[in-house]
Amino acid sequence: MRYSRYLIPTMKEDPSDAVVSSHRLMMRAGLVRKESAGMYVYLPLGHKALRKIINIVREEMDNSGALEFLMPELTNADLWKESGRWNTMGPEMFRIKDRNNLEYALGPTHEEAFTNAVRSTVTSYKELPINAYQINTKFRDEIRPRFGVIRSKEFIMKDAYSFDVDEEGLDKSYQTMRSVYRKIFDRCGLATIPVQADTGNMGGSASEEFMVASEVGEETLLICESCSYRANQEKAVFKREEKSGSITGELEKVHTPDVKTIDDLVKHFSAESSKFLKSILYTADGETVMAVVTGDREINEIKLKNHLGCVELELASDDKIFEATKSPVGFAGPVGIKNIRIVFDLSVKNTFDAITGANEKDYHYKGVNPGRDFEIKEEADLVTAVEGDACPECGKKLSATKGIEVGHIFKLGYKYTKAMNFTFLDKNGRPANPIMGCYGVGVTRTLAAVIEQNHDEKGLMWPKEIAPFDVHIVGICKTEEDEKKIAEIYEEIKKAGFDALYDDRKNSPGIKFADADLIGLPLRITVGKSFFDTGDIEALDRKTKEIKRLQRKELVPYLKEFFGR
RNA sequence: CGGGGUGUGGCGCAGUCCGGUAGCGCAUCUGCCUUGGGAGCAGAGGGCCGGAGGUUCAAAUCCUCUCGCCCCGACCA
Repeated sequence: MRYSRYLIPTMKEDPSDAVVSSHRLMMRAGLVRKESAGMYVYLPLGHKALRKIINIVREEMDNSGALEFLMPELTNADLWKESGRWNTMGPEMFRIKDRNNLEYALGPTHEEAFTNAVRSTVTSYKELPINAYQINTKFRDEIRPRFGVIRSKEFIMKDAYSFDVDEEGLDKSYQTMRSVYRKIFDRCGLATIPVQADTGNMGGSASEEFMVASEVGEETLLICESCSYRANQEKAVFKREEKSGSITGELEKVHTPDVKTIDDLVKHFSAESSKFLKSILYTADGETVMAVVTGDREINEIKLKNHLGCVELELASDDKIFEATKSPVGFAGPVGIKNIRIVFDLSVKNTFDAITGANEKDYHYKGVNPGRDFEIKEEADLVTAVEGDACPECGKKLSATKGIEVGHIFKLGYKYTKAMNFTFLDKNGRPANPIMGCYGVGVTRTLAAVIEQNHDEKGLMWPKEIAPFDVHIVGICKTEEDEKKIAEIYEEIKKAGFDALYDDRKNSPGIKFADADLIGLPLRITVGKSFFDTGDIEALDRKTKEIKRLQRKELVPYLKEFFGR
């Protein structure tokens, strides 16, 4: 492709609204343009790179035996009502009505649609397993789109759904996808960290996310330095310290005016924060619930939500708190509370002589002991693991890293096939529900993550497999005649099967080099002064900055070697 | 949705406090010149200053309302 005939609107300066490197560089290198918040136009160069990623995903999926579908983006509300998610998906699902007032959702995910499609076509165990996928646009009304295409309202995702006859089959499908995902990200030139994850509102059991370590990542990962434990902070568990102690004091009510937060309490009682029991009231699907954790810990609302099995979980209003504890906010505690459900974190039972709210304005109890002063009827892991906690598997310290989630695989189980009554006839001629798995790759986000991981101060550094072009030819010459000679080399490279971007513009060399650095194709071929003097063509490896001087006949063999083709 | 910021040619910004003919750099177009790291000279085009209303002889500037966008927090590939 001749540069002069292509469209690459590079920018010399950073756009003012881009804060992360990938977003900045995608704008500057002319890959995308912002249309509006969370919506991006892919310009030819960006689209070409995106297509390469899509092709890799498609190839690997097809190789694994998965079947490609193309689903409607407008999904009928009835489908969502059937699974029960019309009410649970929440405001991030775009809902629209047609002229007849029929309701639809703009597909944010396609479990229902695929379950429906497969149920209407599969009737026998002989047709299973099936892994159905598509590469298509997803719509999500994000609370806050940001970081360019990393979090946008509209994005391209590869989503796959496996249907197996039994758990063993699902396990196989899941493991296959696991290795397919590794291959996909490998080929994209991305180093990913697989971590254990929460399943969110998709439902299901085992779940793994593929993370790209990055400063701008929105996820926090906890990684064990000595064993292989890696988990999303949402999900991470940790080994509890064995605490021993004994009950020394009697339960005593203490006057504590205006002492409400854990910080206040630490000062007031001059005791460590772990001595306190933090009691937080929530409204879970309308029911008031108290969660009790030690004062040194943060409640993990995802864990709490999963434990309670509720759909909506929010902090209880002041009214609800007063109703349950007969005191204003800040003085809640488990002692003497009978009317509501109380869930205790696993560490609570190991506290001795703790301090808690007395369910009375301006009063706390000290010398509170579980078992004696309140009963632990229900306990669960309710707190967020943090850096420095003990690994649940080997006991060594966990460290924290930020990451971008580019892929997510999980075992869904029977949630959708049961809710939507999808049955097949098994070997014995009996109806049974298939068991599902679900596997997503954020395709557009992968592009951003690749850039996040492969750039320098001058611009992009494309991994070979997904670079929009293989080589960038910079031609520098004065006469028409010389231009023809450069064009010959361009033709030769094309004929040899390499996709070249030939900068034939009549600009100064400085501009061409700067644009070549910014666009960042893997190899830059300069044909200029040295070529006309001595026949030397210069090949620069964008990543290593290594320069090779080649005679014309050496050029194509070098390209073959460089690209391994 | 809460908190903070910002809207002025394609891009980056100044001008707003203190009202008085809309500016700078880059980019674009024409001509000359130049060609190994964002050249030079001469000329040209392009903006109802986010929108609506108000105050005023006069509004980018002051007032009211509104919309967009960005950042920090609660959702997710």
